[in-house]
Amino acid sequence: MTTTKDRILERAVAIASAEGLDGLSIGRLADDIGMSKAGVYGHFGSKERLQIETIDHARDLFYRHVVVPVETREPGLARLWALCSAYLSYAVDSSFPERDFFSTVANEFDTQPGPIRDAVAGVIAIWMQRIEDHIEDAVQLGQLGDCDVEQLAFELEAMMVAGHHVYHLNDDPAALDRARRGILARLESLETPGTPALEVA
Amino acid sequence: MTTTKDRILERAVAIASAEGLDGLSIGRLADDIGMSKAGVYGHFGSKERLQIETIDHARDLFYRHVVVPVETREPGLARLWALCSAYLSYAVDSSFPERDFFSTVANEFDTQPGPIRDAVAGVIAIWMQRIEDHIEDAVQLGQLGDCDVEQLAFELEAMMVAGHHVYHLNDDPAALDRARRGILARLESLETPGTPALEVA
DNA sequence: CCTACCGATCGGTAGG
DNA sequence: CCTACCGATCGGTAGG
Repeated sequence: MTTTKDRILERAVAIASAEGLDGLSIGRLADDIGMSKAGVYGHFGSKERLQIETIDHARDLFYRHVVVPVETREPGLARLWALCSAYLSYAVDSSFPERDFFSTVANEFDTQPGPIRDAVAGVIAIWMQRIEDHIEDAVQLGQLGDCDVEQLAFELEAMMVAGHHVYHLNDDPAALDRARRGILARLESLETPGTPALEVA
Repeated sequence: MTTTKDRILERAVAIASAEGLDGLSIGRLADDIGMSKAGVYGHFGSKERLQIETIDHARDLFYRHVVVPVETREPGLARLWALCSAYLSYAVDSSFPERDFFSTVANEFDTQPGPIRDAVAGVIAIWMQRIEDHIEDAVQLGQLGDCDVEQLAFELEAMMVAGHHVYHLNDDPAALDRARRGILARLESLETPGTPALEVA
């Protein structure tokens, strides 16, 4: 059952994905949904609560659309690569309303300390931890040679984020392929001989 | 001689670096400088012109503070590495008011097509071209093996941008070192045997 | 969940 | 370069 609050948060994620969490005004959100401002406001009690709950909702959608589907892949290198690749494909799939949410919001608030930045940083920290876990699995399974796990996770994330960013900035999907190639090359440089080749999906 | 307009643009760059070009309001800018709103407004004629001229001013400062000083280094690999390293050090040097400007503004407008995004994308395109030129110089000089120049430039830029971004998001300067190490490793993986080692400044 | 309102601020204009 | 203003919109509140 879809509650009114769910409907509000769905629109909130869509608006914030396009225009940022500051561009998300209560009045405009109310108009979009066909409610009064005070009606929307009452569900949250402050703009900041609306922003925090919008972040939580976007995180749930992100996990449902990107993180969870990849869990069907065998653990280790294949799953790590599938996750990176899924994240990049995600940027061009318009059926996911939150597809630009974290690219937009993480950058919007990275230089603005406060509860919003902390909430976004928390979501991304958990995402980075998952990438590190996948890397560690791959090392344990003998698919990747010994490596600095945090360093590798940083480099993979850098190419994922830059893929999305440059794709938007120049309206050029080639940026996503560059990111994919960069990630693949980096993983292959660490691959143990005999590991099955990664599929370029 | 410093004109009034220069003083306005200096403050505009500082404000936009911290809060984005949308957070840059004419009223607040006027207050900061001790002028009337209409006085500031008259220098530009529209908010959009103010934004565009602020971008141009930030670009001029960026070149003066990062790009030009590196030109004293010998061309090729050393200069390329010096440029990447200078860009990363720049993020923590508070004497440069524009140090966060392009990290902030490029991300703010990447999903918002229009003249502002185009202006920012133009500055970054020229920056990327310069990196590609340095890579080509290094190849010509026999310091780097044959490589896909655009791909390598993308990967270097990805780590530079992610270095700034993660540094801000987590208040953690280690991100800048990660970026530096990632870039250095990538360059060394392509280095021709016999090329003098790069200094980790 | 609504109407009706508050003070503050926005970009922009008139007139000097 | 100023004062004084415009209509629109902001987050938030009162009262129902």
